[in-house]
Amino acid sequence: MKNYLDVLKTVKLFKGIEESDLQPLLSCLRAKSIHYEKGQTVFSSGESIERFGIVLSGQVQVVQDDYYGNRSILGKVDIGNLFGESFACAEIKTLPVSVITTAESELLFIDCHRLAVPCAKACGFHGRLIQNMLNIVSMKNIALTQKIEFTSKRSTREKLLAYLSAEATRAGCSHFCIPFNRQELADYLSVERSAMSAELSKLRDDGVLSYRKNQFELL
Amino acid sequence: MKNYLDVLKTVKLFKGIEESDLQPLLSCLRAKSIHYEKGQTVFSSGESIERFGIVLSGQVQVVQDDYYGNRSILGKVDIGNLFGESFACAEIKTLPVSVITTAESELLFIDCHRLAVPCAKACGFHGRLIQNMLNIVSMKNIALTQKIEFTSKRSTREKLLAYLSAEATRAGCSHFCIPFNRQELADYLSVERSAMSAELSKLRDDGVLSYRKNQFELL
DNA sequence: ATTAGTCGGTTGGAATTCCAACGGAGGAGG
DNA sequence: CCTCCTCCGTTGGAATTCCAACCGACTAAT
Repeated sequence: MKNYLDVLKTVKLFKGIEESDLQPLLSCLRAKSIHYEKGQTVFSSGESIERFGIVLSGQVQVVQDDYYGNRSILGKVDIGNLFGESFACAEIKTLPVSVITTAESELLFIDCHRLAVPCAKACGFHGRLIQNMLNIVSMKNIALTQKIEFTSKRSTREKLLAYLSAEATRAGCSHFCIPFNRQELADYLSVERSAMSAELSKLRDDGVLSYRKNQFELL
Repeated sequence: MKNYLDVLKTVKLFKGIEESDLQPLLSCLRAKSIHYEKGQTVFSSGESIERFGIVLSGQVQVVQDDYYGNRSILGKVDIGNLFGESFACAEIKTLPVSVITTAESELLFIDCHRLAVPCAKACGFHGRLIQNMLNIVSMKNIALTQKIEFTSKRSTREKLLAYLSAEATRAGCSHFCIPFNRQELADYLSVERSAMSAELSKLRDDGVLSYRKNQFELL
């Protein structure tokens, strides 16, 4: 079996941990790697999970089935990324989503309690690990909150202005680039691409901003 | 100075910790309580924070000023609740929001690093504390994700169905109560109250659901 | 140079949502 | 019983958004 060291090095959860400490750490956590074929179910909605996963190879999808059985894809998780960590850490009794593999995959599972509770040997990396985990979940939290602030505005115009002014504030400058193309931005703000384009034009005509491609400037 | 034991008992961060252990725990964390008058600034946007707060008395508001200086209220934090924990745990360099008191308040501050890193004495509560914190942030995460799923639907009808079917799934029953009145539900889903009422009527006429007050049933 | 593909802006009519206003049901208090 | 008040459903016209389609600019490949 490959040990996937090259992948593990890029996992944010292990940031700041020496490469040589990774293997001892994983055994301290009793991490288990499991191989899946394409299309297998990793977590089933309804069950209770105590572990979260890390994608070492392949890809998984987080999906949700509504009351009528319609399945929608909530997100894809690529190599090096975590899945299920919120549900495991929140100690949810019934998982509201399922996780399935979209390709042959190698997945690493870690028990949340074992991560949160410092081990008896008080190994040095543990503190770092906890901090990393808090970091990851908190940053996701902030990103989600911000997205809600934008999308909860009434009109396309307001959504755009809320988003763009946040980007300007973050850049600390009235001139900045955004990490989306038009379609992606429209999806992110939950609006129509064409309507958004039209509104951008109007904002330009109104002298509120100027832009070219994904470079923007608030005036 | 009051010790606010009655408040501390209700704080989710301290869930599962014996009342008698609270004082030692707080000193282990080097928690500091500070008194504020009404209208004072607790955290200023732009600064970097390493501590989060707990409201022991009074109330604080989380506010955000956009690029043009318009201030909007993101939320109120009442007695027993945390504020700033996501920003502190995420080690954000520049705080995107400000926190101000809306009343004379007593606030307890805890250093995030001191919480995340097990103390040398390896005090027993520390593991519990970390788990509680992960729990709080993760649950917030799940709630935010779910809200986004609902509000990102195109139409009022779809938003309602997404929300209601999630509630039905959670209740494990087609018959359930919701924790909102109409105005609150409309705000939560980012739609117009009247338009939502109309859509509810239409859904009833279409035989999709039935309801009375905040009791619903999916058919 | 030609072709195909992607991306972004524009447009016009259909569909939806917003908004303000009204009215009825039900509860609280006198 | 009456009044006041809140909550919720309804309605109609104004405003906005959606949708499909089209066009031009640019890029990459042949």
